[in-house]
Amino acid sequence: MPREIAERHDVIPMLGEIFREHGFSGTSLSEITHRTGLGKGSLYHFFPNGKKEMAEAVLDDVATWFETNVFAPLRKSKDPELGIKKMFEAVDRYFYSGKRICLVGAFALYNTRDQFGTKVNAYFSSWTKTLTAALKRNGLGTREARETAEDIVASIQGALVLARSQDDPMVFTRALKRLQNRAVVGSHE
Amino acid sequence: MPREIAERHDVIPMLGEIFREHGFSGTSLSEITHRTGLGKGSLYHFFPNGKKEMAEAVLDDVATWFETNVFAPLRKSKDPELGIKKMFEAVDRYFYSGKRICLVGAFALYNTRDQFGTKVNAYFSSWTKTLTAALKRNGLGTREARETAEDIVASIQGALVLARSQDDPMVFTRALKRLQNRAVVGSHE
DNA sequence: GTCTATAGATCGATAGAC
DNA sequence: GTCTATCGATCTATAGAC
Repeated sequence: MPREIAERHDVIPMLGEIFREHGFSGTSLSEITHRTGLGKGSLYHFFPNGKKEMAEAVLDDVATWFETNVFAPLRKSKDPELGIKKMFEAVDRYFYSGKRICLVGAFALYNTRDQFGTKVNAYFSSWTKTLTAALKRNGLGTREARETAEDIVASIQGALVLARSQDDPMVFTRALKRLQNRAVVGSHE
Repeated sequence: MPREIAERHDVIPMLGEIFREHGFSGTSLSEITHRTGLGKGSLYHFFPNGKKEMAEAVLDDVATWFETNVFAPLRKSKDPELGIKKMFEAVDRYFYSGKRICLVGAFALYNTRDQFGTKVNAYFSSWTKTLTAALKRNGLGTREARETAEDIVASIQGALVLARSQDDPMVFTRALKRLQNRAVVGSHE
């Protein structure tokens, strides 16, 4: 039966939000202890390698979420168009309709790309590859499917940046709608 | 006549590269002293408010570059299509064909958005507004011009993220070419 | 203007009691 | 498992000689 006290697993989402706010090097252990309510002793008990291991746990958690809610529907939906629709719905949900940034995308910039290179690379290559396959099953040619997938994944990232720069989540919502139209219309050419 | 010793103005580009590598909070003064060869005394002489003033100087420098090399051609070219072409050339040059990140975009994420909010917002709103105007002069309707401009600016940011996540600058180059085609083709509809 | 020396705070991480 | 106390390193910023 689940215990009341926090387990390692329960802390990870909160760690994710903290890293999203301050970045990796901008996040201090004191901030983490304050926000989680856990002392350093507990934190180092859960994550013996400290801050780096906490960030890796968050990235793994993100990867699992996308595998379940984004990649699996793209792969398993019999109608590829339905899979793509589910992808856009999951993306909109995950990024709180533009109010939440993509931690993996943010980690791709700066130094953090090198510190977490494998996980950062895997996240984006899984996404583009899975989406490419879905677009091909929906009738697009190899090259067009690959290009469209790259466009969509990149545009989602860029829309998050732009929305946050303007402090206007609607920028993201609008972009997502246009991308979805393009993905579906493109498949009917 | 120009002096041999570094002036404030000469340090700024190097500061920009350091911030691009480590981010704002990840950049330490000791890294700056090593890379610039200047002691803390000199640095605080040029930038009395320390690291924050250095970052602001870099953002102002970026704004000036884009005003001259991106926004002015978009505004002043008699043929709007030529202005757009010049924009894409300048963007490709500025981001070293995908090997350099956008510091303003990176600052839009995390906390730094709030610390440098005005400059971050101004950079992107200038860009989208100027590009929107050029697209309208090229025959697009108000709404379509605005949406296309937003798409292009966001996609450039996203392509930089994606390219870096894959450690493959060609992702950026390909995206830029597709965007340019879209911008020009779109104007002939 | 440029340097060294150093203040004072905070960093990540560890030790050890309970 | 969770806490407090604390280590040594590093941080930003300042002071003051030259």
